[in-house]
Amino acid sequence: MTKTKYIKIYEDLKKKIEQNVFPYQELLPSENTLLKEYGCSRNTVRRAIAELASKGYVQTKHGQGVRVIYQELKQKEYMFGDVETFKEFSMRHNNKQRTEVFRFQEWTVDESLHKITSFPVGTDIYYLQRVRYLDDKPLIIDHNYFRKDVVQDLTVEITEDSVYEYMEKELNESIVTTKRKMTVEKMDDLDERYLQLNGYNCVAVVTSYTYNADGVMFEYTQSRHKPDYFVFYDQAQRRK
Amino acid sequence: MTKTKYIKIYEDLKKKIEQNVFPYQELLPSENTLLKEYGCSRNTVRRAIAELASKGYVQTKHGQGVRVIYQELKQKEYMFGDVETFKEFSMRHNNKQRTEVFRFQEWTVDESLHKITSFPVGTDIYYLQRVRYLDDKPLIIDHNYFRKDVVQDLTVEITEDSVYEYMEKELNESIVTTKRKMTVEKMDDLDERYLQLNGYNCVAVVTSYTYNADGVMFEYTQSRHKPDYFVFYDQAQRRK
DNA sequence: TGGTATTTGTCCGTATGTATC
DNA sequence: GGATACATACGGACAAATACC
Repeated sequence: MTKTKYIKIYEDLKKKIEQNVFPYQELLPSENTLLKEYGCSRNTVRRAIAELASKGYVQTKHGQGVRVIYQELKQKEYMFGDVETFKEFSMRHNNKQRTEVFRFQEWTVDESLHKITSFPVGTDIYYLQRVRYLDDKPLIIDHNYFRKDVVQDLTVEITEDSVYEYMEKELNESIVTTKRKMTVEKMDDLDERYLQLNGYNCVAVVTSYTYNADGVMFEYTQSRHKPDYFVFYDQAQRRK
Repeated sequence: MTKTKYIKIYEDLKKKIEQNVFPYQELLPSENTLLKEYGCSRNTVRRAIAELASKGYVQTKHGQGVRVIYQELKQKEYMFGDVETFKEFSMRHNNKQRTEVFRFQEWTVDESLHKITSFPVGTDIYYLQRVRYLDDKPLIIDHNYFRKDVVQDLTVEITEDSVYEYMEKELNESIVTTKRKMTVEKMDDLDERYLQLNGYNCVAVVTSYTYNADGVMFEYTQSRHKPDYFVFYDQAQRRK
């Protein structure tokens, strides 16, 4: 479990940017300087820098240098950006977290369910409805659909804790890629009953399709967020 | 303006995946096979594959291969993912597009405006309010703040067309990085008046901070979207 | 079960091109 | 024009995970 060189360099540079060793809008030391400092090849430095750029920390300019564009955010709380479990998220922020499972069923995918989840017709699945509380506030209603052949022997106890943790630690399954879609929908009865919507008549909906290491889509989930606590961050480069 | 080798390979593989030459859940030919086919080095093939992976087309697995996880989406319309102008977006989808500018002002940033935009106090800016129509439906209300020293000599005519096009073609300025934040907010008077909200009492809000090639943040924008037409796509890898 | 081949991951060094200063 | 800096591309070496026999 030793970290790779370019990840260590990436993390070191990231830390120095966050600590203002390399201030906002200044240039980083040149690649040639850095490779001497870190005692590595040019490629390795460049990989670290590419990682920083993809996360919105720096911006490179041909012939000029690498400019820091990181600015401290005022509001880092409730940031759902990475592929991260609800449990990991709440622990990272020292929040108290609780999950209430109020539906746990086993289904077989039919034509209409196939249209929604894109699981093949005939697939055996678990269907869950869960409410996620952060510091005793109900924030999210999850509608989870898991393939039974991948996420085996699920129990209510597991789903009250963390399904991903169970998959990774017990089943030795790995979660790799998630494709997400964000939309806004009118609230339904469940949203109204469980989330405290304070006057909002809609919710933020994150629909996700998740793949394991074998390329099997094992999860379809619709997460319905309390709108006044939902934030999603993103960072993009303009293609030329 | 010749394309680089790895981009050409990326686009070729992408096309073949979309056309089912390499079907869903199958493995791509190995890197060694591909580098012979394309007559290039291993690094170049790997860069193309990394590009595909970052866009959610494939997923690599150590020792096994590169698996296709691309699936045709049902609904590609109204997909706001890349850094793209409203004009580019509508042209790419053959939609009729129109922008109505109903406020055009020149301001100097004070303390309270600094808190919102994070422009330095004293910066001279343009402030615009615009409604964006797609096929005669009002979809978005934009509140744009542009630095006057970067986006020079803005006119109403330009803002009715495309500010980015003006910057790139006339000012020879380049747009590079955008940091975005998505939230849901209660509608305000403008939203209610201009967007047809059909019963929704809130809008999807995209707040963006945009940088030019010199690393100067020249734009702060709040785009307030009609909720039933708003979709945002995203793709993420779980970090180990 | 075990050994070998295959495949991807990391890292290095070098050469050349191109944009900026 | 020359120096500096990033961008692309090549080729090679070794490690690690997987597949196969």
